[in-house]
Amino acid sequence: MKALPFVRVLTPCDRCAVRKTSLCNRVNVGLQKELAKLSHHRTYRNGETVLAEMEATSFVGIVVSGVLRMQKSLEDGRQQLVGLLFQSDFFGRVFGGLSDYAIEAASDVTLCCYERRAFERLTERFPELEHQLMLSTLNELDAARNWMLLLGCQTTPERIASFFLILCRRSGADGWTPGASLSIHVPISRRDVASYLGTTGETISRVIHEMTRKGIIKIRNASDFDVLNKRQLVTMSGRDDLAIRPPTAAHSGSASSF
Amino acid sequence: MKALPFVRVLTPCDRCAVRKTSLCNRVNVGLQKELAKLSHHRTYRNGETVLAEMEATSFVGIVVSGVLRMQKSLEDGRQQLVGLLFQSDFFGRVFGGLSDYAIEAASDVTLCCYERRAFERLTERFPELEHQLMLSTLNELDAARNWMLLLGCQTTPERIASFFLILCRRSGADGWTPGASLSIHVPISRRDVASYLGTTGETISRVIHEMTRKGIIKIRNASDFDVLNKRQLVTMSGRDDLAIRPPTAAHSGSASSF
DNA sequence: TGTCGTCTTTGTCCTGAATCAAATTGAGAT
DNA sequence: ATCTCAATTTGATTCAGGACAAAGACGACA
Repeated sequence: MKALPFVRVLTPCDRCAVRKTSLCNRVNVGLQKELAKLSHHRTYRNGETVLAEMEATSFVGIVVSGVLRMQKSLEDGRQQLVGLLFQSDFFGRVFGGLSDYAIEAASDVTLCCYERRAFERLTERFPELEHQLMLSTLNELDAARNWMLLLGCQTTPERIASFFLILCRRSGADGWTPGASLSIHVPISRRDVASYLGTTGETISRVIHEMTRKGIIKIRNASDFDVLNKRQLVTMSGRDDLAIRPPTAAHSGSASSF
Repeated sequence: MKALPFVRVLTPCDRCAVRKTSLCNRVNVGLQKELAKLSHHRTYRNGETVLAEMEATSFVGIVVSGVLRMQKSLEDGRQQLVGLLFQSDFFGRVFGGLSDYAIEAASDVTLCCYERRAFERLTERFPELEHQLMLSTLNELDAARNWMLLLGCQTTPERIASFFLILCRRSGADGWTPGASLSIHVPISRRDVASYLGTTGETISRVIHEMTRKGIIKIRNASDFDVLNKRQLVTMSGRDDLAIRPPTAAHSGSASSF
């Protein structure tokens, strides 16, 4: 990896909204250009399916704007949301054909896509690319196991409090400010939250109003809240680990704490 | 990657019980020798901790014999088993210091270990090694999400039936033999099964005996069963996807369907 | 500004599965 | 063989939270 002469490479990517934070900014310039050549944008409306469950993955990519949900379903229609993908997160199942879950637009979205096979060939030429993928996959795995803990042994109020804490963290509420109030936005529907937390919309509604009664939060509208008392929220969640920032920013991967 | 002259490289690894099926057999001979130089064995007794939750990962490796459990816990002591590792499975968190979960011996185990940093340096020199890791990490991620579905929206009897089906699959019960009976062995304690399935020992006991009453299984002893009626077991699990072998063996990675 | 359709909230009921407690079985040690 | 301790089973009770139903709020669109 020798030093490159200073030349400004102007591709559409330079104007990309997620350039700064996404995978493609963490690799060398040569690879960036290759990626740029391969990329194309796609847009989906809220609710549309990007890749169906058990469908062969024809492309992978990065979320430019909006939110994607990954979800699995049972024959009888029950559904579980197994992950959310935000701006600059990588999506799609590389190396191995069919994705185990559906990817759907949880809002209107714009995606920066790469044809899957071409992308995989690129990882062969550039181990660096595979390494970045590896890092974010490991983070996703940690997140998934964290969610198993939540689904497997927390009560519904605890799950909801945990979810709110994660939202706080995402809102860039750095540090620990016990007294301060913080407004957070829930970027997905009540139904999706319910499916994510393994509960029902009705129960969420009840718990949220109970939290209001206790002065932990204030409801602005169906998807915006003020957190009035973080300490209580942490107590309610039963999880000290969610009170603080991710251990070290050492995991240089993507967000995926979700 | 040029052809190598035919020389028989005899290292201790050649006698290794898991040689045929583990990661180290899926890489080229040069790398195999490097790995062999780095490896050392460790043994743990049932119940001992291999790596504690939030402890810096000093080594990674492969399970030679026995079963490891990965588990997370809440401050108040509740625990969730987030994965099991069997013979020839890779364990340990590479790239990023602390592991999010504890790794404990669920039986007496023998592990083939590599000092973590040295192993990571090897992945830099041999992208092939990182690729193999990537494949098994992706499989683990799929498995984790599959488990989220189980924990998030299946009933307890469904979970137990699903668990039994997975055990059937592991027992090498290939193909779909509706009538045949198959004996399976549960390699972990009732308590671990309960923690894995997000339920309690008592409930498991009740459900298992109910299954016996219905003629779905026969209890040999606390950890051995005969499956008498797979079709009913599948019906009970509510999951057709567990009835068949993993989609294609295309995921050339490790088992990890667990 | 009114109407429609969807999303959310509230009320009531009821069941699945956790909890607590006691009896039983089993495996290892002496 | 028998004792001991732990693991499992069985029983009784309780309640968290799911299901169903109906009312209310909100946003889209004309």
